[in-house]
Amino acid sequence: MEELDPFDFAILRILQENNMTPQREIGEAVGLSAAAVQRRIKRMRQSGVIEADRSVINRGRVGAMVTLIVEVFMDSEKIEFIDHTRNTFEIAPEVQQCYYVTGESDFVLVILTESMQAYEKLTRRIFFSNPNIRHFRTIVAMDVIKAGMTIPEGFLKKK
Amino acid sequence: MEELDPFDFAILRILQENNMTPQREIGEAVGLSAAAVQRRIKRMRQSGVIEADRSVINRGRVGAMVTLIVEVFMDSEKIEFIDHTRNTFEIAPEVQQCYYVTGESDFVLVILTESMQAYEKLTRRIFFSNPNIRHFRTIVAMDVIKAGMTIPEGFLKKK
DNA sequence: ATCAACATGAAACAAAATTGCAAATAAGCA
DNA sequence: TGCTTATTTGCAATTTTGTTTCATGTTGAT
Repeated sequence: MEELDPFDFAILRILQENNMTPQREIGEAVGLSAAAVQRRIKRMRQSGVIEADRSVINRGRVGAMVTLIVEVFMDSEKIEFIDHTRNTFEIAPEVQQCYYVTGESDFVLVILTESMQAYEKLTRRIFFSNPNIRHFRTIVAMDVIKAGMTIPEGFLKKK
Repeated sequence: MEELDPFDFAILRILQENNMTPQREIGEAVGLSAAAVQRRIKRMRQSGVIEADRSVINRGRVGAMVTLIVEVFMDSEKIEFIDHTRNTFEIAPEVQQCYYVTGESDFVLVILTESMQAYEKLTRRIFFSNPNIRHFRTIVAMDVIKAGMTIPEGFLKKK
C-alpha cells in the first residue's frame, strides 16, 4: 500500500479520461519524461491503484436495453444470509452494480437487461428463489442521463 | 448508424474487458489479421460505438470516499424544470450517474463525495437551491460490492 | 561526509499501431 | 447468371509508441 504523489494523481486524472494518451504527451502535461511516466503507470497497475483498462461501449448502439435500479429488503440481517445474497449479485452479469447499504433496505442494484421480460426472468433467478429476500422495489430508468465510474477531479489531488 | 457484425461484437467483448490487448492478440482470438482489427476499432471509435477508453481507478486507494444513492422527487413534471434539473446533475462532477426514472421519484443519482460533510454541502448546492425538488431520499452505501459499466456478454452477440 | 536506496532523463531497443497496395470477397444491377 | 463496382482483407513496409538500459542526481540515514 504505497503512497501516491502529485505526479501520480496528475497521471491518473489523464488516464481515467483517456488511457490511450501517449506517454510522451502525458509526460509533457505533468512535467516528466515519458520513461518516468511509464514506470509510474506500471507501478500503479501492479499495485492495483489502476484496477483495469477498458473501452466504454455505447449502450444504445449495441441493441436496446433496459436499465433498472432495484432496492432489496432482506428478512434477516444474519451475516451468512447477507454474504450469500451478496455473492449471488456479484456473480450475475446483468447486475452491473451492487451496493450494500444502510437504512430500510439492504442492497441497491443497478441492473441491465435486454428486455422487461428478461428482467422478469432474472427476478425469479436471483430474488424469488432467495427466501431471505423479503421484497424488492424496482425502479425503471427511462433515460440514462449520465453514467460513469470516473472519480471527480478534486479527489485526485494531494493527500 | 452502421451495423455491427459478429467480428465487431467479438472485438468489443475483448476491449471492454481490457482495451490494452494487442491487436495481434485480438486478431488471433477473433480470426482476423491485426490490420483488420485495427480498422474496425478505428471505425467503431469514430462512429461512437466505442465512447471512450479509460483506466479504472481503485476508489479505496485514492482516499476515503462516500458513495450515496439518492432518489429525487420533483414537484412539477414540467419539461423545462425537468430539463434544468437534469442539467444540474449532469454538470456536477460528484454525480457519477444519473437516471431519469418512472414511478414515484423522478431521478436516481449515484454520488461520490469525500465525506458526509462534503455531501451535505453538495445537497445545498444541487437540491435545496432548486425549488422544484420536493424532497430527496439518501441511501448511504456501506460497501461497494460491485461497480462496473461493462455490458453483459450475452448482449454482444448477433443482431 | 559517506553510503545506500531510489527516481530521473536520454538513448537504444522492442513491440505495437498504422498505412499502402494487390488480391479476395461481397453487393448491386443489367 | 454474369458483370461491374464497393468493400474488406492480408501482407509487408513504415511510423509511432512503449520498454529497458545505463549513467547521473537526489534524498535521507548513519
